[in-house]
Amino acid sequence: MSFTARVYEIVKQIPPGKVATYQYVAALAGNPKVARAVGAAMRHNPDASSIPCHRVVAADGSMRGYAFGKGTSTKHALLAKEGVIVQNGRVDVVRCHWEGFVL
DNA sequence: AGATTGACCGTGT
DNA sequence: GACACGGCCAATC
Repeated sequence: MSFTARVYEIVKQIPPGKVATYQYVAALAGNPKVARAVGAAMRHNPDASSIPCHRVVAADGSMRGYAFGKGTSTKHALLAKEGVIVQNGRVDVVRCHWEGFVL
């Protein structure tokens, strides 16, 4: 089980209306410092149908990029549609941050 | 196997 | 508040 594989599995567990930071996903994957690797994995997203990479945002809730649609714009729209509170181009991390497998 | 890059993060100016 | 720099680790060339 490679690191990216774990990342995918974790991201797939993110429920609608919630978001997780790259750092958080990386932490669940095993290393909190490999947030960049998480982003790289999302970029080469092998299963866009199953992996909601749009629910993964930066630590401050801002969006860095998106490999589909119009980029961050599509990501923004998707998040807003899912019920995530998005304001000023940033998601409300305080309210919509996914707490992980434990609630 | 070695070097470079990156959908990052934190701190300093 | 915006911009610059460093570090960290995995992925890619």
